[in-house]
Amino acid sequence: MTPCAHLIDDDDAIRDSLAWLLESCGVACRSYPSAEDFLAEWLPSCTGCILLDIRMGGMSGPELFDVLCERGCRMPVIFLTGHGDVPMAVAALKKGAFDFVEKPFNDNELVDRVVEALKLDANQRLAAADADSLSARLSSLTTREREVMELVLAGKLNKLIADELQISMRTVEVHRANLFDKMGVRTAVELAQLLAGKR
Amino acid sequence: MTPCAHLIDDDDAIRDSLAWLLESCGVACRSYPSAEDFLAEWLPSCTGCILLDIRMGGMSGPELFDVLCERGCRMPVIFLTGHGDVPMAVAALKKGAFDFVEKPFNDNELVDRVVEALKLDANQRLAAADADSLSARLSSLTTREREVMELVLAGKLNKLIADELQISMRTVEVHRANLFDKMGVRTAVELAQLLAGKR
DNA sequence: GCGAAAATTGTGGAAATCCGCAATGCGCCG
DNA sequence: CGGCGCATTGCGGATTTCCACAATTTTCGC
Repeated sequence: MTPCAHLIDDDDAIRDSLAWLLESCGVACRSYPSAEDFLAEWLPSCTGCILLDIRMGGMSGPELFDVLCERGCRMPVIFLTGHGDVPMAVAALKKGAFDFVEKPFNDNELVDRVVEALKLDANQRLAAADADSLSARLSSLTTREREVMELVLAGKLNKLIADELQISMRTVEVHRANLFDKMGVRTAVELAQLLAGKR
Repeated sequence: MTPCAHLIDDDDAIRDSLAWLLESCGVACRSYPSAEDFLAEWLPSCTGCILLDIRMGGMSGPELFDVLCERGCRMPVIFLTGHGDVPMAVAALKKGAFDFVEKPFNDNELVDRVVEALKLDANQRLAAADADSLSARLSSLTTREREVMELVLAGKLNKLIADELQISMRTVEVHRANLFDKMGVRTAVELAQLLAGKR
């Protein structure tokens, strides 16, 4: 799944002209004649953005959007519609849609939005990768190591930690060193920054 | 300026009925017949949320919204409109409007949204107060103290910091202690967490 | 039951931190 | 000029951290 715009619309002509427009601007595309077709191919690892028609035979655009959100799809979604109304647009945007565009649209503006969406997706993926590696490191920690980490992050001295966990200071030192190692960090300050906001 | 809903609409009847509805639900209100009237009274310290009509004589709702954004107003804005179109709604929400509701609206839903907006505003104010006190403490720091702080946050040992700043270790220790004191923290870890994300 | 991983503890020394006490030099403001 | 805030430094001791070397106990799955 290389990064590309996923075009979902039951009107062949629109899909084709949209694909032509985007590809002429250097944006790779994949077309799907229905929401179901897209869902069948979709994987969490899919990259890019989605251009989604509102009204389609079978599952509607908003319905597909809801399903994708539930399944953890983080691709930016640009709704395209010829018959959208205000409540629909408001609902879509509040649920996190990237944009909501009425047909007929301005070609240049749409291409710009698609490019922005692709950029956003790329950034989100980088952030997600970081988050994944972080939680991977976190889950490699032992229960004890995690407990020690909590207290370290609370700014407590090893002596106090030993006291609270009812273990010797030496043990705390060992756990501390091990968890620093696993988390890829050299000081408590780095650890605090690594987990800033998280946890 | 006690927390309240600020109603801005050039239609007296709508303002009055809206005020009646909200106050009957325990939400204090203030009414303004025009954007200009509101602007004349507005202060950055204003609390609450804004119910803003789109089409008004003089400055329009979106125009007022833009001005308020520029001036740093953080009150949630709920747009109310009888003649809104999709692009207008999309633009408003993308600029950060809290909601965009078409007239006629459902009374209960609107009240709910207003209550949510007021809650959001209260939370934002708490966060802003924290941020203010933080930046106040930060600006009470000496140049040297700030420099030392940066290096402490970089996880460096006093010895290294002394080296980089070309001063003695003892001096670093003094600055470190002073800045911890000013920032109201007891350990480097607490400092790192306090500034998590910031700076 | 056996073996690996995890948890635990000790000893001891080098290095770093934390702090009170004391003092000097500099620049600015009234 | 005198006081004040800031930066600077030294000394010395109590406390803590960091680690290498070494070892015992617990836990848990096959």
